[in-house]
Amino acid sequence: MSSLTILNQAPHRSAALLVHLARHMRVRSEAAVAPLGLKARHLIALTVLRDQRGSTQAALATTLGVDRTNLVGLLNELECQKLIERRRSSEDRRRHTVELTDTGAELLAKAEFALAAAEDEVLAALDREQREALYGLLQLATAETPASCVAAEASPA
Amino acid sequence: MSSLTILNQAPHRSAALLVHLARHMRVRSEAAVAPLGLKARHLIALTVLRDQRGSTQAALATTLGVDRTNLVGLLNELECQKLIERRRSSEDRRRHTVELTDTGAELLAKAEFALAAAEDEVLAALDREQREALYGLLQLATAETPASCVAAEASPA
DNA sequence: TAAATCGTTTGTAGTTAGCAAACGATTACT
DNA sequence: AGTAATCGTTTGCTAACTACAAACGATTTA
Repeated sequence: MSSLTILNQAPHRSAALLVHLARHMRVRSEAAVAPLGLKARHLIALTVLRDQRGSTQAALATTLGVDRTNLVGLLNELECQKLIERRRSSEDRRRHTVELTDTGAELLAKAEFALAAAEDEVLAALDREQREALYGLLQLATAETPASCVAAEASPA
Repeated sequence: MSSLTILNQAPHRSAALLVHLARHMRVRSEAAVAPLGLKARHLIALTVLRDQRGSTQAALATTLGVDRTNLVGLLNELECQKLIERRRSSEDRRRHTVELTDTGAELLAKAEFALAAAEDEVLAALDREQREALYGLLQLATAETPASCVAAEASPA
């Protein structure tokens, strides 16, 4: 255990690289999906909703990391385009359950096809295998809070 | 080759996940490095500069994806803290060559240690190997434009 | 009945970033 | 030589995003 010398070596930290790369990706992505009437946050919300169907708005807010008051507007925009549906929860009628509609799923698929150019540009240095590996890691990392956990958080025993 | 059916399957697109994860990372990171007087953009700039020593400001601007007029203020803030140095290029005295100072390198190292908590939180679902793999992929992807290329872009033959 | 929760509305404030125009210094073109 | 272009810089404007707080009706819980 080199308890002292290890302090002189900088660890491998992904934070800056991740944010840096994501910035480029966000710019390119927004240009790619703009014709579909979507911005990055819509894309993220739809993507999260595809994995976490039936989340409550409070749960969605914590997952997305946005204020619940700001989430309202975001969901309104998506609901106007029939991409999502709000239903009252049968268990607790105060809550809204958010569901991805078929149109929403279709548009999300379209959007993902449209992202090809953006990803080719930003991930140019990665080959197909590496991109798949990156996708897997991202999928894993972002799935750290599955729907059940978030729902459990929102409604603690 | 299922040329038709493939159109019905959404490809694996990392864009949304990447931006989503980076959003969380940015929030946690800023909280972590705030005591050092740094924000995410400073962190990114310093990180890029560590790899691309001696870039001109124009090259840095394109690498960072920010306007050159806005880069001036960012570099001013870093220079005030003696983290970087601007020198006139000997080849073209219009240009400023940006260098990471020793203090800058030290502070960057400190900052990266401070990011431990942030990464532990955001990348909780990844083990050590996976985090290292992610770091490698990010390093590879962000290095798509090495200093020479950027410099070449800035001063085409 | 009283208190707490969920989604919602409204308003405020701060940060961020892009963009355009102009300038001095310097270099490149012809 | 003279003209045009480039680099960094300053200034000012603008739009977008987000956090945050306060309050409300509907509903659930104590």
